[in-house]
This record gives sequence, C-alpha cells and structure tokens, in this order.
Amino acid sequence: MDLLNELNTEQLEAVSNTEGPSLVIAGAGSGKTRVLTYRIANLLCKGVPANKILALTFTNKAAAEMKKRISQLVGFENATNLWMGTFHSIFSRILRYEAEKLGYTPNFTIYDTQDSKNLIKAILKDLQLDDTIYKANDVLGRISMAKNNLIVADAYQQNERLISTDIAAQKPRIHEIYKYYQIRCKKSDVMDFDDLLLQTNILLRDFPDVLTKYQEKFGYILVDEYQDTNYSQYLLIKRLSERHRNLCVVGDDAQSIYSFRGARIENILKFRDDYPNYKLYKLERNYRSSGTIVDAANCIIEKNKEQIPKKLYSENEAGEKIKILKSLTDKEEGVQITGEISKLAYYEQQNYSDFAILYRTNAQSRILEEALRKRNIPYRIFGGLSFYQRKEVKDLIAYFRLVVNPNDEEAFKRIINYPKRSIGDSTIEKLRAVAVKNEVSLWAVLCNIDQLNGYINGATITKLDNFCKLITRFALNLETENASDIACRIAEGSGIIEDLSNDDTPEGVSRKENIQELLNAIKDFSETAYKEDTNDKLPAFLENVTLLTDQDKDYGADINCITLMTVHSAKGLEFPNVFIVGMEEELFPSKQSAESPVALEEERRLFYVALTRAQKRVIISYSCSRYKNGKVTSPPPSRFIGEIKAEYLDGFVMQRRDNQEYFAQTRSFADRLNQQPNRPIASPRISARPAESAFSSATAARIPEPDRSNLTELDANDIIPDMVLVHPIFGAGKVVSIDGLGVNRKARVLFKNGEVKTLLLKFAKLYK
DNA sequence: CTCTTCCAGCTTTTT
DNA sequence: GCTGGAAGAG
Repeated sequence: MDLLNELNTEQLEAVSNTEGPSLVIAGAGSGKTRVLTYRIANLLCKGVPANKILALTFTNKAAAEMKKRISQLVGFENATNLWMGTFHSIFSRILRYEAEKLGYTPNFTIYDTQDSKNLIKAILKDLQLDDTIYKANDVLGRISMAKNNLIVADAYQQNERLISTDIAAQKPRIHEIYKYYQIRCKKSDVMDFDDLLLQTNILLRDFPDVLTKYQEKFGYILVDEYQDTNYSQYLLIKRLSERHRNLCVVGDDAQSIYSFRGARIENILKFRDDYPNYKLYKLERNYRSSGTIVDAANCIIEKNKEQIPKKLYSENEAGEKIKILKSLTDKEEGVQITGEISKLAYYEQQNYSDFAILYRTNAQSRILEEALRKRNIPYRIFGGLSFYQRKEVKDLIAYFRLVVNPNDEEAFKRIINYPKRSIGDSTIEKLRAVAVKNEVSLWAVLCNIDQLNGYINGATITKLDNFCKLITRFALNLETENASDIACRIAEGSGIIEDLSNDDTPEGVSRKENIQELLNAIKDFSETAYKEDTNDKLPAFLENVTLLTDQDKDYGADINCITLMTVHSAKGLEFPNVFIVGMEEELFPSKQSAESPVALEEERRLFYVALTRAQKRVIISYSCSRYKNGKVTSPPPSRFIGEIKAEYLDGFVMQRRDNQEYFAQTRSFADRLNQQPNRPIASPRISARPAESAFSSATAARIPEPDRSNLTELDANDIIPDMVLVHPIFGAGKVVSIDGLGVNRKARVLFKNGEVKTLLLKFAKLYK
C-alpha cells in the first residue's frame, strides 16, 4: 500500500499493526490525526467493510475532517459508511434505533444545557427550594457528574458518600431533584447530553442481545483524544470492544484539559491494566513547531508529576526566542499586541490568518477586539454565544421541536407566549398544576383545554386553543412535506418573522438574518438529503441539531483574519504565530486552581497546549493591572513564564518584589550571584529611535488626529510630499519626501509619534 | 399581562 | 462591566 510510504517509523508501526489493543501516545504536533486516518484507510484497503469500523471523536469537526481525509486516501464511496462521529452523535443514532426498549420514542428530543437548567429551575420551584442555595448550575453539575459515573437517581440516594457531601454543602435534597429531573425528562421524551451516554450504557447492560449485536458489528474501534474520556465513555468503549478486542486509542496525557467536565486522565494512564497484552506506540517527534517552542513546552510539562514518560523533540530549526511583552494595563496590552501583529504582518508580509491570539477566558476578548478594530485589523472570534444558542434561533427551533415532539416541555414553555399571545405565567402555572395532577404533559392538557372552562377564563382558553391548533396545523404534513418547506411555513405562521420585522435596530436586523440563515441551513439539508436519497423530513433535521455547535460551521478559513479564541478551543489547531495573552497569576493559572495541585497541573497542561499551537513564533504577554468583574486587580506575572528556562525567553524581567515564592524557584543562578534586583535575565529589546525624531517631534505633534470614520484609500501615484495621511499601523503621518518610480516608489513619512518610516507604496495601504 | 428596573453572578466547553 | 432573571409597578 502506497499510503504507508508517507509515514515515519513510529507512525508506520501504529498504522500497520491493526489487530489487538493499541495505545498511541501522540505528542503535540506529532501527526496524531495522520495516524488515525491512515490506520482507518489501511483497514479499508485490507478489505474491512466500512460499516464495521467505529471511530469516535470529541467534536463533529474532528470527525468531518477525518472523514474527508480518508475519502481523499481511499475514495469517497469507501469512507461514507464508516461509523465515525462524536460519542454523542454515534450513540444517539444507536439510541434512536433502540429507543423503544428503554421507553423512549425514536423521535426523542435532546436537551441542551440551557434546557436542562431551565427544567431544574422549574423543579426547584415545585419543590419550593431556595434557588440561592440550590443553584441550577451546581445542581446540574452534580447530576451530570453522577450520570457520567453511571449513578442513576436511585443509586445516588443510596450512595452515602454523595449524600454526605450534599449534606455538608447544605444541599441535602439534590438526590430528590435528580429523581424528578429524570422523571420529567422521561415524561417529555427527552434525553440530555449525559443521558446519551448513560442510556446507551443501560441499553448494553440490560439487553445482552443488543450488546452482542453491536459487539459483533464493530470489528474495529478507534478513539481519538482518549485522555478526555469520562467513565461513561470509557465503559462503553470497553464493553463494545470486548468481543473483537481490536481497540486503538490515541491521545496525549499531557494535553488533558477537560477534567472539569468529568474527563479522567487515568483512563489513558491505566490502559495497560485493562489490556495487559496491549501494544504501545509513542509519537514523540514534533513536526509543527520550532526547536525553541518544543523545548520551552517541555520545560513546562516536566513540572507535572503524573505522566506517561516521553520526550517531545523537534528537528526543525531553533527559531526565535519566546518574546515577553509587559504592559501596565489590560488596555495597553491590547494596543501592544495589535501593534506587534501589525508590525509582523507588515515587515514579514505575513497574512493575518497566520496569527492567533489565545486567552484563558472569553471575557478577555473584548479589549482585544476593541484594539483590533481601532487598527482596522480583520479578526474572527470563536466562543461566546454560538449560532445555535442565540435566542431567535432557539425560538424557531423550539417550534420545530414541539411540532416533532409535543411532549417537549422546555420547547413548550419557550414558545407558548412567543411571539406575545398574552398567555402569562399564571396561566402556565394553572396548566402545570393540571398536568401534574393527571400525570400528563402540558401539551396533553392543552389538547383538552375546553375541559378547563371556568378554571381558566374564556378569553384565555381561546388563546390557548389557537396555539394548540397552530401547532397541530404545522404538524399535519410532518411525514410527507420536506424539512425546508415545513420550516418556512412555521417561521411565517408562528409570527416570528413578523415579530422580528418590527425591530429596526441593528440587533433586530441581525436576528432576522440569523433566522434566514437557519432556514438556509434547513434548505441545504433538505436538498442534500433529497439528492442522496436519505430522509429529508423535519424530524431527521432535528435529530442532530442539538449536537451541532458553532465550531462545526465553516467560517471560511480562507478569509484573511486573525483568530481569537480560548486556549481550550485552540486544541488541535496550529498557527505560525501565537500570542498567549493575560499571562498573570489568578488568570492563568486561574484563581480557583491555585490551591489544588491537581488543578494546577491541569492549568499547566493547558499552557502546554497553548505553546504547542505555534509553528514559528510565540509571544507571551502580561499586564500589571487588569479589570476583573468591574474591579482593578494587579496580580504578578504567571508562574508559568518563570518555569520556562530563561535561555528560551526574550525580554522577561523577573519581578522579585511581586512574588518571592516563585521568583525564588525560577530566577537564574547568575541573577542570584549578582544580587541585583530587577536585573533582566535576557536583555530587553531596545527600540531604535530614528535620528530625525529630535527635530521633527514638534512637527509631528502638529499632525492632526485622523477621523477614522471617514477614510478613503489612496492610490500610490496620488501621494505627494507634505500630504497628511493615515497608515493602518502607525496612524496619522505627514509625507516628508517621495522617491523611486513605479513599483519602487517610496515615501518617507513622519508619524505622530515622531518616527520617520520609509514605506514602499506598492505594499503600504494608506488612507486619506 | 407586560414593561421596567434592580440585583446577583462570573473559568475553561463539547455534546 | 455585562448579562440574564426576578420582582415590582403600571
């Protein structure tokens, strides 16, 4: 097979030994995806039928990308029948198929986190519990934790450790909330995210014939990012692979950053206990980053205790040192970083898409955005509210959900009074009371609304009846009409479009665009399904919509933009230049992880992930003060900077005064000998001041501030001496002289900061 | 029932 | 500093 020639020795080993249990430890940038895709391609080439291969990933994006690459290797037809996808999407597929065995219908709804939280809030109200003590977030966290450890509500109540923890936290009734939560989900024909894994486990446990069927079916199982699996996922993999034992898991314990959502790093550390005859492959050569970056990353990860021994190395050239930028305020940090990006983009003629700014928390993005906008640097930002979490999108989807599954309680409550129909809380309370008494869903009450005459006043009954008829009318052609047609009918008929049309604010317009975009997506779905002769009906569209996220949407990677995202969401990606910003104590590592050594190790792995995203250059930045929750804080620079050997750093001045403790651990030997406080470890960059600055500073000061809202781009030939113009990086300036002809035409420009620059007009974008 | 105002909360995130 | 949710006024 030709494919195998494109791999190094270790990769080849991992790809060609397809039988038996294998653990592939794949360091950052070592070709992990390559191994997985080639291994699957290899299986297909050997004649293994695609539908006998199960490949599990953590994001839809990873699955889609792998499928694409496999198609390129062995042809589309071969790849299309692979069982490849996220844990949740694969198991929801199985669950829909087997739903009736567990007492659900094949059209069950999947609640997202917000739905789950709302349900918990409703239960808290029913139980008359104080929601300042029982916070929906915390309660959901406990339930989620239990589910991920396969503890059902009954078992929770029996579990002394859990119960005593809850009592100690002054929340003794969590088990009760859990119980009602589960009852109501079942009644609404609903599973939450954790159920998709938990219920599959129950299915495989209670129905041995089902277990056998899937064990037989999946001759080969592959798992990506194994270090991020939780117990529920771990057990599913273990069960399903028991028969053929052809299980290949790929991961990197050094990149485990999701323990806060139940991931168990020990799954990868203890693989050998479950599969004593396993084969171990280590991919330690990094192809992505410069030598300096890999060495620096190694400095960091060495400080962690629990890990599989390995040493990442790079044969790329050492490259630049890691530059450290210091700012006095968070605002200045933004200005410095964008300035640096402008400079690099300009002098090295790099594309904006070659840059990424990574931060620890989403809240940091705002200031950076402002700075980028000021400099007219295009950017795209990940995280924050995703498309499918927007209110208007969720509203319309709630209509779809209710039409497909009228028992969906959260969808019902969301739209019963949207757009406004004058059906308020007290009416819904009455409906709820009837529903609880008769042990039926809200929808069932609505269907027999005329029986409540007298209990609810006549005008309201009419309104409720109208709503009921509206939804029933939408549902008429559910099985015959395609998803796109019915979706458009709902968008119009529900009054959503009209409601949004009344709003002329930019936000309102954008909401309408989002609705249009959703309708386009459905249209696309229907057309594709029609072409490929698969199900093009609304229930089929809805099946996976909760499992979709923004990350899956193709943002047009070809657009020349800077990328802004959290370190978490950068995992798996790479960029030539990476800025890691906000490197301060209490932020990175986060404040809440500072006390726990285990949490601190995870933060360190997170920093390791950040560093290893970079191919050529890393720039780390910290600020001496920062707004946090409305208050100014001034934490010292992150201890992680000091954990990198000084020889890899450029421009870091240790601040002894600020934090004795980790300064003492990290300052250099030479520094201690010299006993000079605040002596730079590496020489700081000295910015060369042009000679002209002295005489021209007065002129420079007289250059007016540009009106940024009113800029027109200048043609190179229109630029003449004494002209005042604006440069996107350096700001306002005055042309001192022009020389050169044609493509060599250059301008010497005096800028407001007193510097004179020579600009090649062919490249420079200048504005009037 | 609806609109406004006030108050609490706040890592990370996929599914 | 910003957001979402709940309470209170109209």
